[in-house]
Amino acid sequence: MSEAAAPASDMPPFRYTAALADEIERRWQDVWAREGTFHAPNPTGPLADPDHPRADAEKLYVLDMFPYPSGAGLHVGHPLGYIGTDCFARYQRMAGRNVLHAMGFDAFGLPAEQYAVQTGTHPRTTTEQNIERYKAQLRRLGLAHDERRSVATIDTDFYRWTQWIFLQVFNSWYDTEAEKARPVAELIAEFEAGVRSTPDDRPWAELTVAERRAIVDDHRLAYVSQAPVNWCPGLGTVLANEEVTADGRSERGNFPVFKRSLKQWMMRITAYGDRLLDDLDTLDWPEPIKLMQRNWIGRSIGAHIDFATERGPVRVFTTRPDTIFGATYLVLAPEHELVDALVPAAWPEGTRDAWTGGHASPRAAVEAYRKAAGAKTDVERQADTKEKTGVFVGDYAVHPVTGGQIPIFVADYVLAGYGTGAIMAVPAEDERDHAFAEIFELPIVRTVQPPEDFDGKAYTGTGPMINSAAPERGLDLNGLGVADAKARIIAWLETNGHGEGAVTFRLRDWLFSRQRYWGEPFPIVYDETGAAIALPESMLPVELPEVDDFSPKTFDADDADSNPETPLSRRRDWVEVELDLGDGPKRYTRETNVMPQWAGSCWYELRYLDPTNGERFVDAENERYWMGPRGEGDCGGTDLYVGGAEHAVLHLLYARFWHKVLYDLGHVSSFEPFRKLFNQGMIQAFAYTDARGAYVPAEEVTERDGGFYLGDTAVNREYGKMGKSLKNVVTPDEMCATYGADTFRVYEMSMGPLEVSRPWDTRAVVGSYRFLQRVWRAIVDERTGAARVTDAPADEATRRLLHRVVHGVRGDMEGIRFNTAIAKLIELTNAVTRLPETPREVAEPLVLMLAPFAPHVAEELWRRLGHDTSLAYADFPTADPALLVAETVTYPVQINGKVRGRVEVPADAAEDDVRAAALEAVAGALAGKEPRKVIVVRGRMVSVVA
RNA sequence: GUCCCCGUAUUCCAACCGGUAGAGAAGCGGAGCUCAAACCUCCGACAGUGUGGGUUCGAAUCCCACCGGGGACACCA
Repeated sequence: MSEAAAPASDMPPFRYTAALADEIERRWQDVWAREGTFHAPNPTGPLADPDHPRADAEKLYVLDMFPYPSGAGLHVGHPLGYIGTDCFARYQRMAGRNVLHAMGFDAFGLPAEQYAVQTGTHPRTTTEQNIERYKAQLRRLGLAHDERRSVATIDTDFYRWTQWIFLQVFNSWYDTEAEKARPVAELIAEFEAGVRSTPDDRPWAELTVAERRAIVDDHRLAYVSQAPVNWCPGLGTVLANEEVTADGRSERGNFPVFKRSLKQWMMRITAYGDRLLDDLDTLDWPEPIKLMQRNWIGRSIGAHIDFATERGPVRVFTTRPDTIFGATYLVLAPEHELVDALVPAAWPEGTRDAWTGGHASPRAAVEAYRKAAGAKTDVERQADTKEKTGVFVGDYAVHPVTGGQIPIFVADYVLAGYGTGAIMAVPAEDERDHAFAEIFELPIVRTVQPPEDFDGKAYTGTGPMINSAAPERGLDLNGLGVADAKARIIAWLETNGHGEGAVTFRLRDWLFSRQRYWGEPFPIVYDETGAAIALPESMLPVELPEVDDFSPKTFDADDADSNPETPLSRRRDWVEVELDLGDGPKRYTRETNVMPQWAGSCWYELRYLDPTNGERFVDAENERYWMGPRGEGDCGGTDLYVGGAEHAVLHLLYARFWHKVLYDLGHVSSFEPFRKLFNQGMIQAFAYTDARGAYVPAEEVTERDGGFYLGDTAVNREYGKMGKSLKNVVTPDEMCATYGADTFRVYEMSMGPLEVSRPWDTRAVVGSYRFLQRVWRAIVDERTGAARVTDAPADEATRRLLHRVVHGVRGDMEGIRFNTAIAKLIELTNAVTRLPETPREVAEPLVLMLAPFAPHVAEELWRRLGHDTSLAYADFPTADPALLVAETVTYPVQINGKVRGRVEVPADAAEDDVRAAALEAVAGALAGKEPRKVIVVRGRMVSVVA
C-alpha cells in the first residue's frame, strides 16, 4: 500500500495521492476552524447569530455518546459512529437545517483514576493529555463539530452545574398524587398548613427540629441511607446494581462484590418507575433496547396480601391474587425478618420427615438451611434453579379466604430483595411452586381451568376460575376470567382488610456515592447533629481539592469485611470547614464521597446547547429550540443519538431519570432527553495466535493455500475485538497517512449498514481510494490542476442516471443507509468516467453529494469548479421528478414462474396493451395453448399461467 | 430454558410493498497501456439465497420446523 503514498518521478503533479489528500485535508480543516464554518446559531445568548445562513431554519440536534478519553487512543472502530453522525449532520445542513453537532468528553471516573495510579501522575494531567490527543485524532477526520460547544465533565464550569442539578434533586420530593417531583419547600409548607399529615399524625408544630428534618429527608429524591449495598473491595468502592453483573462481580475489573450494610447516598429513581417504563412508548428507539429497559425496570402489577400468624401478619406480594384459593403454603426468603420469630422450639405434631431436612428442631433446620444458602455463590444458586430446596419453619399461617392453616417454608427460590421477600405458593398455576410442591408433597389445587388438551404441570394461562368460592365470606370467583377475578379479589381484600392492590418494581434506588477521588464532590456538608445540609447555589462549585495520595484505598478483592475509606477524607483541612449558612459562621464537615461516573453523562447533552452560560445550566429558550417537543404529546429530546448498545440500561436509564426531574421542576421543556436512538455496529478484527497460544502481530500474517502464516509458521485465526493485547490494532492515523481521511471515511461508511458489526479489512480500503481518484480525475486535469468539465449539456441517459442517483441518495441519507448511498455515487462516477468529457451539470451535483462522506476533497473540487465559498451550506441536489420516470419499460414475461421472454413497451402503456404485447412475445412458448390466467404487475413483470 | 436479531458469489455487502437474484467494494483470471512494472482502463468467471416443508401465478422476502452465528434475560412471585 505504500506505493500509493509514494509518488513516482513521472507522477502527474495533480494526481489525487495520499500526499495531495493530506495537503487538501489539513488546508480545509484550517479553513473550517478559522471561519467557524460549523458554528450553529442559538436563538439567544452569546452563541446567537441572526446573520447566520441557518439562523431561522428548522433545527436538528445530532448527538454522539461522548467518549471516555482512554490512554490507548483511538482505533479504527471508535470513530465509526462519529463519522456516521458527521455524514448525517453534513447532509442535513446542506438540506437546509440548522444542525447542532458537538463533541465532549466523559472524563471523570474509575479508569482515569486507575490509569493515573499506574503512571504515577495526577488524573487531571493524564486525562487532559488524553483529551488533547483525542481532539487531534478527531480533528484529523474532518468532523464538522461546533468546537465552541465542546465540554468535558471535569471542567469546573461543567461540574458546578452537575452539582447544581444534584441540589435540585436533593431539594425535591416525589408527589405521588401529582405524579411529579416538587420542591421540598412546598412539602414543608403543606405540613405546616396541616394539608398533609405527618407519619404519626402529630401536628407539624409539635415536632422537634430533628423530627421534622427526618421526615423531610425521607421524602427527598437524593437521600442518605443505611442499607445493604454492593461493596467491591477490589475497587475500594461501592457500586450501583446496574454495575454488578448477574454472577455477582463488578462490571469493571470483574472483582467479587459483597452485600454490606453501609451508609450511602441514594437517588429515588424508583419513584419514576412508571414513567420511565410508560414513556418508552414515546421514543423512537431500537426495540431490543426498550425491552432491556422494560426488563430492568420490571414492573409487576398485583396485590399485597396479609396472612395471619401468631407472630403477626406475613405480607406477601403476588401478581396472581386471583389464584388465592390455590395457595397451599407460604414461602419466605431465608433472610426474611419474621423467620426467627416464627420458628418454634420443636416440630409441631404431624410434621412430615421431608419437611425437616433431617434436623431435630426447626431452629437447627432453619439455621442449617440459611448457612447453606448463604455459602452458595450466585452462580451456584442459578445452577441449582431446577432443584428446589427449602425447609419447614415449624409454623402455620391462616389463609385469609378459606380460614385454613397452611404451612410456612423458607426457600432460596424466594428472593429477599424483591416484593416483600415472601410469597403465597400456588403450585397449580406457578411452575416454581409446582416443582417445590412435588418435592415437599404439598397439595396442588387448580383454580384456573386449563384447556382439555393441556398436559403440563402448572397452568399459567387464562381460563375460567374453578374451586374458588367461599360463600360464607361473600366471595365467589368461579367462572370469572383471570382479569375479572383479579379485580374482584382485590376489592374483597381491601374491603376486609386483608390486603390491597400493589405494584412492585425490580428497579432499585440508584446508589449514587463512590469512595473514589476522581469524581464530582457533593455540594453537601454535615452539621454537629450529623444532618446533611445542602450548600447554597452561591457556594458552587465545590472544587475537587488536591490530595497527596489520590489513589483509593483498595483491599484484598475477597475481603468482604473491609470498610471503604474515601481519598477526600484524608484532607482534614478541606473536610472541616467554617461556613455561614444563614445562622452565622459554624463548623461543618464536608461529604467526602464523590459522584459516580454516570453523573456528568446524565445531562451533558443539555450543556452543548448553551455551553458558555454562567447564569443557568442551559437557557430555557435555547433548550426549547433544540430539544423542545415538536407538538402535543411529543417527548422532545435530541433528534438522533448514536452510540453502542452496551449503555442500554446504565447511562440511558440514569439520563432519562435526571431529565424527568428537571422537567418536573420546570427547568426543561422536553420530558425525554433522546428522542431517537441508533446503535452503531462494532468494527471487529481478526487476531492470530501461534502454537503456544500467544498473539502474533496481525499485520505480518499472510494468507496462502487456505491457511495463515507468520513467515513459514502456521498460525491460528480468531475473530473478535480489536485490542492492544490481541496485536491487531489498526489506527485511524495509519489510514489517514496511507490514504487520507476522506478515503478512510468513505471506506467506513461503505463497508455495510451503520448498525451492523463487520470485520475490518485493511486491504479493501484501496477500493474507496480508487473511487475518490476517479471522481478527482473526472473533474480535474492531472497535469494542470484545472477543472476539465464541459458546460455542454449531458446526454439524456446520463442526465436520467444523475436524477435517479440524486433521488436515491436523498432517501438513503434520510434513512441512514450510507453504504447504498455511496454505491450509487460510485455508479454515477463510473458512468461519468466513460464519457469523453465530464458535463458540469453532473460534476457539480456529484461533488455536493460526495461532500457528506468526503468533505475535504469535495470542498477542493467545488473550489476548482469555480465556487469561492464552502459547500457546507450549498443546497443538496434535488431530483427532477420528470426525469425519474423511464420512457419505456422492459417487462420480463414468466410462464409458470419461469422467464420465457421480454417485451419493451412505453412506460405509460395501458395494462391491456402490456398483456397483448407479452402474450405475443411468448406465443412460441405457449404453442397455441390458451393461458389460464395472465397477471400484469404494472412496471414490473407479466406472469402467465399456462 | 425463554425471548430477539442475523444466515445471499471466495470475502464484506445490495435487492424498498412478494415481481428478471446483483447496486457497490475487495479478491481472482485475462486483455490494453508500458522497454518492463506499478497505477490506471476494459473484459470475464463465481451464488439461486443455511436445511426441509408450506402459502402463492410468482418467495431471499410471508408462515412452520430444524441447523449455525450473535445478543438479551435467566427462580423477579
